[in-house]
Formats: sequence, C-alpha cells, structure tokens
Amino acid sequence: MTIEPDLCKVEDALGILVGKWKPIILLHLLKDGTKRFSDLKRSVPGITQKMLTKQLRELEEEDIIKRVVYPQVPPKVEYSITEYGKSLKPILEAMHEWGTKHTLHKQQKKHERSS
Amino acid sequence: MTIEPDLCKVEDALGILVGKWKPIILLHLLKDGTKRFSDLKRSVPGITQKMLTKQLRELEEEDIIKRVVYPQVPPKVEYSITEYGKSLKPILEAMHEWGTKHTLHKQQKKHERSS
DNA sequence: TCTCATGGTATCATTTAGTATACTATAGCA
DNA sequence: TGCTATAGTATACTAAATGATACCATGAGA
Repeated sequence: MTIEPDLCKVEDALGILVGKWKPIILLHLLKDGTKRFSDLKRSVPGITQKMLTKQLRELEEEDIIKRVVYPQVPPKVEYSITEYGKSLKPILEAMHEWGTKHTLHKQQKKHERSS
Repeated sequence: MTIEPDLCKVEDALGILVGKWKPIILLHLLKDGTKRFSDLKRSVPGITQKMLTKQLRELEEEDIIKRVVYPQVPPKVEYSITEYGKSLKPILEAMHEWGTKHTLHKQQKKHERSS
C-alpha cells in the first residue's frame, strides 16, 4: 500500500496525538476506563494542572474523551474514552510496538559505536 | 491488548514523526524511493530550505533516511528511506486510515450541528 | 471559625518550533 | 567576465507550546 502524499490524512491523526502528555493520558484512560481529574494527575507525574486541563479539553473537543461533572462539593469530574476515541488504539499500538523495537535498535547502534 | 502506560514507548515513535513536515517527507520517499534535495523541496510546497534541511538531518540522525552526497558541481544529494525507516510504514498507514475516517466523523458532526 | 479537598482559572516567563531573508561555493557555459 | 544551478549555512525574527506560581469557590467537619 502506498499512501498518496497529496491525499495525506496522516496529519489529522498526528494532530490529535501530539502533545507532551496526550498519549500517556489516553493510555491510562484506555487501561482504566474512567478516571477522575485527580487520579489522572497522580497517574501522569510531572504534569501541571493547567496542562492536564488543556490536554483534556482538547481531547474532549475532538470527541476522543468524555467529561462528566457531578454537581458536588468538592467537585467530582470523570473522564473516559469515547467509542470513537477507542478507534485510536491501533495507532497507539503500532507506535508502541515500533517504539519497543526502536529501543533495541538504538541500543544496538550504541553498542556498534563503542566496539 | 493493553499498553502499560508506565512502559510506554509510544513517545519514541511519535517523536520521530512529529514536525510539520516529516510525515509528508517520509511519504514521498516511501513512494518514490530516492529523491534529490531539490525534488523534495518541489514535492513539499511551502517548506523552506532551512526546514527541509533540518527535518532531513533529524531523520538521518534516527537512521530513518540515508543521505548520499555526490562530489559534483553543482552539488547532488540523494535521500532515501532506510530499511529501518520502512518499518514506520504500519504507523503511517494506521494514521492515514484513521485520518480518513476522522474526516468523515468531522463532517458528520458538522452536519449534526447544522441540522 | 478555620481548614481541607477538588477541579479548576489567570498571569507571566521560558522553551521550542517554525518562518523570512540574505548569503556562500564552484564548475560549466555564453 | 558574468550568470546559472544545487545544496546548503547564518542571522534574526514570530508564534506556539509548555511551565511556574498564585488564586478561587464551597460544603463538610473539627
């Protein structure tokens, strides 16, 4: 299969996945189903509140995740992957698989250089 | 299949594909095999010389493409995908496929809103 | 009355990505 | 002698992404 560069839809998917935190957020939601804001924050070490909010809003905007607010105090907000969002799984898996191989490849190169 | 977020290698692949021009450059090289610098520049409308050089250097650094310089005047430099680079194809294809579906999804949403 | 937990916003600083434009080397050709 | 083609580099700039930090609302419980 050859993808016609001029009809390239690769960027569309890329645009959704790009961001320092989006993949890891999606992986957590894919794994655990539903998570609260604070759960996600704990699961993604190093992320700031602002960034987490921003990434979640962007994913929501794209229909990848769903946001449910419970009218309580203190607030409770739950995030989960939509059915549509689940369709990203093959891409994430392909990247994960490749990334795993790539780790080996890099190690081999390193070894070659030092020998 | 569930990808363990803590062992996530998704970023590795993402890092290589990200950049405003990398996917389109790779698609051209995958399609046409070998291209000269100026061919690529023509194939990727809007890209500046500096950006093209930068993207190519980064891809070369990752062993995704190969750069061959012919000692001529005027210079001739050929770029091609490495075998290793070809291993990215499944990712590009998965993204392309998803992107194509996503276009439809967006159109449906648009239609829903306007009806 | 004070404090805590949750899920945010607001403001500003810094870092990274991308753009625009000018410049370079040199063999071959008119 | 001056022009062209190729594959760049150098410098300066703008824009976008990310980070750090402070702040806010409010019901429950001590």
